[in-house]
Formats: sequence, C-alpha cells, structure tokens
Amino acid sequence: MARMSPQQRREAIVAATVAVMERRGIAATTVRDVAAELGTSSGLIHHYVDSMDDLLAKAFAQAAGDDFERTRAAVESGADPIERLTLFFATYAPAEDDIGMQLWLDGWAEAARRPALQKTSRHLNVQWHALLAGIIRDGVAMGVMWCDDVDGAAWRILSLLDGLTLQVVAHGAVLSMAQVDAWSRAGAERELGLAPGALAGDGVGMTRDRAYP
Amino acid sequence: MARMSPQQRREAIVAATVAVMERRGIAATTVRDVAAELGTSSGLIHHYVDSMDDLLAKAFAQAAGDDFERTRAAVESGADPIERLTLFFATYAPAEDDIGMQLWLDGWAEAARRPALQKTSRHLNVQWHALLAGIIRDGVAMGVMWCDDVDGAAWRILSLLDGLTLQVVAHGAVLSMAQVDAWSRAGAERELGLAPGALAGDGVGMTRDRAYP
DNA sequence: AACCCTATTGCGCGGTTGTCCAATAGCCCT
DNA sequence: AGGGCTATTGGACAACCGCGCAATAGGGTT
Repeated sequence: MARMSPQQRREAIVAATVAVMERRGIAATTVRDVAAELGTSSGLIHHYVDSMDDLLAKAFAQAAGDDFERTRAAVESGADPIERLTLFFATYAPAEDDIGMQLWLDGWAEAARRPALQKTSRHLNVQWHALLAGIIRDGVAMGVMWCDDVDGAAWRILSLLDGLTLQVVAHGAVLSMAQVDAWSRAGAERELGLAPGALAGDGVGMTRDRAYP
Repeated sequence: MARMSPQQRREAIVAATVAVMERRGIAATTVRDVAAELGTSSGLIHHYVDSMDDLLAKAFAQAAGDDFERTRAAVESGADPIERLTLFFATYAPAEDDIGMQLWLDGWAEAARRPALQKTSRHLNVQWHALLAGIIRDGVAMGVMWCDDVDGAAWRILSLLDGLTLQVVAHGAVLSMAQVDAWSRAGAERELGLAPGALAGDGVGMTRDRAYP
C-alpha cells in the first residue's frame, strides 16, 4: 500500500473502523476486518493504535461526534427557538437512517462493559441534552414556550426520540420513520405547551409569523 | 453430573444461559460459560441445542418473556385503568434494576444481526404495546383518561420509558432511577390528560376516591 | 546517488471460540 | 441380574482472535 503520513494514516484507520463498525457491529469488529477495509496488513493497525479497545472507542467518538456536530450546526442556523427546535428534529431523524442509529444502540449496549466507550457515550449524551435544554430555556425566556422543568423536559424529549428510533432500528417494520418523526414532535409540542403542528416542517426559511398556504 | 430427564435438562440449560447472559452480556456468552454455570461438560449443551445462536435466542425469549408476564399479572390485578397504569409503572421500573434492562439493551443491539432474536424481541415489544394500549383504551372509554390517538400514545409512553431507562443503564450517574420513574409517570399523565401525581405510588390498595393523608 | 528513517509487510504466537465425536456411565425394562 | 437405550463426558479440531516482531520497501534529506 502507498506510504502515507502518520496523520493521514491515523484518520484513514479511524474512518475504516467506523465503516466496519456500522456494517458488523462494534463487538464484532476485528483488526483484520479494518485492515481489509483499507487494503493494508493487520500489523499496520497496531503500529498506530495501542489496543483494539482504544480503536473502537476512538472510532465511536468520531462517528457519534460527527452526528452531534451536524445537528448542532443546523440548530445554530435557526433564527428563533421554535425554528431551532424544528431544525433539531429535522436533522436528527433523517441522519439516523438505519445505520447511524444502530451504532448508537451498539454503543449503549457496549458502554456497560467498555469504560472508555462509556465515557464518550455519556459525554456526547450530556451535550445532546445541553443543546436541547438551551433551546427550551431560550424559548421559555422569550415567552414562546412554556415549561416548569427545563432539564426534565429536555431529557424526556430526547429519551422519547431515542426510544422511538430504537423501535425502528431494532424491530424494523413495527414503526415507520415517519411515525417516529411525527410522534416525537407531537410529544415535544405537548411538553412545551405548543399548538399541534407548531414544530412541523424542515425548519428551512421558517418564520414565526409565516402564513400557512 | 446427575442424569436428568431431557425436559429438566433443557430447562436447566436455558436457565443457566440466562444467568450467564445477565452477567457477561449476550454477545460474550460462550458454551463453556454455560456448561460451567451448571457444572457439566460443554459437549452436553450441543446434545440438546442445535447451535449457540438458537440457545441465545431461547434464553433471551425466556428472560424477556418472564419480565413481561410479571408486569402483565400485576396489571391485571388492578381494579380500574388508573390503578392498572400505576401498577404498570410500579412493576416495570424496579425490575429493570440494572441487570434486567442491560439484557434488553443487548437484545435490541443484537436484534439487527440475529434474525431469531429479532423475531422474539419484536413480538415481545408488540405485546408490551398491546398491554399498555388496552389500559388506555379502557380509561378513555370509562372517561377517566383523554386521548385522541391511543396507539400513538402507548408507543410514546413506552418509548419514553425505554429511552429514559436506557440513560440509566448505559450511562450510570447521569440520571437516577427515581427521576426516570417520576418523569415517565409525568409524561404519561400529560399524554393522557391526567392531573400531576395521578399515577404516583405503587398502586397497591389504591382507589380512585381515596383521600390523600 | 547514497543514506537513513520509518511506514508497511507477512507471519507466528498463545489463547479462545463453536462444533463434533468416540467412549463412558447411569437408569429403566424385562 | 442383566442388557439396551441414552444422558454425559472430555478432548480433538479448525477457525478465529489480539498482539508482537523481524524483514522489507518507500521517500525525503544530504
């Protein structure tokens, strides 16, 4: 294989590990699989990585962190809390097509047995909660949302979304992605005292006083 | 080891597999672990079981089915829908101490890659939904609950419970079990138009017109 | 062009896995 | 009491795992 700079090779290894993890699952990902994914020898992996556990933790942090950053960037582009919350749902749902959420599910299950992985998983989840709680706090302060317990509401909305998505990923045809999307938005509307449909749409070009056609 | 009847031995093997699965996780459970658990040789396992996948699927079905039956029995002892729903929360939460819910988490993650396991997981989950939806339907018919979309509400309440419990199992100290219990009941109260605190308590000896001390 | 540093290779090691099988031993029936 | 059915044993087998190491090869520097 072509000789790469250590920095490039490191990134390539992590990227290949993510790809294999998404296909085979975290626990079933092996050094030889990763090596085959990027067409090199297995020995090369250990030249850059201390242990397999480290590699799996790094790869999970990379994939999960990317998911979060994408949603965070989208949310920050929203003009007001309602639009930001709508963007939150719009970017969360479609990304977790099938494969992305499966990785989260694996991560949660493995977290109890791999300390390094649990640490990143917990940290990411707290960030998701903080992002959502920030939107709600702004909305309450601006008088467009109503909620006694912001932190609790954020955890409930997030957990509802996770729980519903879990059904789709783990059980396939029982629930559809469209239902998950609609029901999680409906749950948030109820939680925050919003009118039904207040969080509908993709959030793009949305304004609070826009007339519905 | 003492010679057993095939029926007894089969049950002993499944029970031992459940015990090992709860301790080590589904994916990490080996034939030798199960054999050691019940003090026999590893060869004996394959005399009763076609493959390891089959055994894991059977054991998961047993453990998960027991969980469901326990809650179902408790719910059926309730006098009215409010009491039955309270019993639902009371028996769901404490059972999933740590170890029981970890098994569900493992099962969900493995479901995507083990067809036999996915089938039982999906079937069980539909039963959980049906149990909850039945309670809500009765409550709406009797005029003690208010809900437009019974099936959707049942999925939301169930998924909220799963999602919150997941946080505790996977991430430890981020959320407490008491918060999960309180928040999931609060979510259900909001979802069904009940007064805050309407679903509090353990449901034992509860009556609708009981005066609070 | 010669050289040195290091990215990369290919294989071997010890250990663990699921699966299988001949040999053994315990229980029931006659 | 003896014989047959089968539950049970314990190890062999091939495949796979993470990991380490001597040998090789490629590219920037002098």
